[in-house]
Amino acid sequence: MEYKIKSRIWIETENHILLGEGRVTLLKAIEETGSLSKAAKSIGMSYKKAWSLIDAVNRRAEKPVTTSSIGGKGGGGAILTPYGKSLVDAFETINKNCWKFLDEQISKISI
Amino acid sequence: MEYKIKSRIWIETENHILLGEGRVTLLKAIEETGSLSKAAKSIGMSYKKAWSLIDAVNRRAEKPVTTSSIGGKGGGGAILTPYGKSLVDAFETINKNCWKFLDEQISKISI
DNA sequence: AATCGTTATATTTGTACGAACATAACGCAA
DNA sequence: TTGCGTTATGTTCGTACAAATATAACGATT
Repeated sequence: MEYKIKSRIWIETENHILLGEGRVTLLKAIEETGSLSKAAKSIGMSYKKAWSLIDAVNRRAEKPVTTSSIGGKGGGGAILTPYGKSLVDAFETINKNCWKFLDEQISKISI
Repeated sequence: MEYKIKSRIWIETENHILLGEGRVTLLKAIEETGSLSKAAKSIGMSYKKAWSLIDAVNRRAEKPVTTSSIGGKGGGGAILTPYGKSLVDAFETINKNCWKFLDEQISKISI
C-alpha cells in the first residue's frame, strides 16, 4: 500500500477560476520581489504569462489584488495589496488543512 | 462573497498517477456497459484514449483493475474486477468527504 | 533630453496532446 | 469459412496553449 493521495484546490467566481496554486505562488513572488518581471523570472515563468494571470486575477476579484506603477525609480513595480495578502493566506491555510484531511482519510480507508 | 472553492484529488503510486476523476468515470462506465468501446462512447471519449488510460491503470495498480476478453460472443468485453470496484469506491467516498470538508472551510474563513 | 528598468500588449513560432483514421487479431455464431 | 463486434496498436493530422520575440509607453534620475 504505497498509494498516496494528492489534491489541488482553487477558488472560483462565476464559473471562472480566480486563484489556484500557480497564481498563488506568483502572487507570493510579487510580494517578495516588488516587481512582476522579477517575480516571473524567479519562478521560471514568462513575463507575458505572468502578466495575463495577474490581469485575470484582478479582473475577477472583488477588489484589486495587486497594484502596479510604470516608469520612475527602478522602472516601476507591482505590489500585493492587503486584500491580496488575505486571499493568499486564506488559500494557503485551506490548502494545508485539505492535505492533512486527505492524509487522515487515506489512512482510515485501507486499499 | 460569491467565492466558491473547488478541488480535484487523485491517487498516486511511485510519483505516477494511478486514479483521477476521468479514469474513475471511465471505470464506472465499463462496469455499466461491460465493454471498453461502449464505455468510451458513452462518456464521449475516443477508444484509443480510453484504452491507454485503462492500460496505465492496470500497469500501476497492485492488482488488475479490469479484465478483458477478445473475440467470441459479442466480440469480447471488459469488466471491472472486485479490486477495481473497491478502488473506485474508496476514491469516491474520499472525494465526497473532501468536498464537504472544503465547503466547511470556506464558510469558516470569510474573505 | 537621454537612459533605464519596468509595465503593457501584439505577433510569431514551437510543441505537446488529443482526434481521427487505419488495421491486425481474436473467437463465437451462422 | 465468412461475418461480426470487440480488444489492441500504430500513424497521421489539427489545434490549443505555451514560448519566444518585438515594441510602445511611462516617469524618475542623471
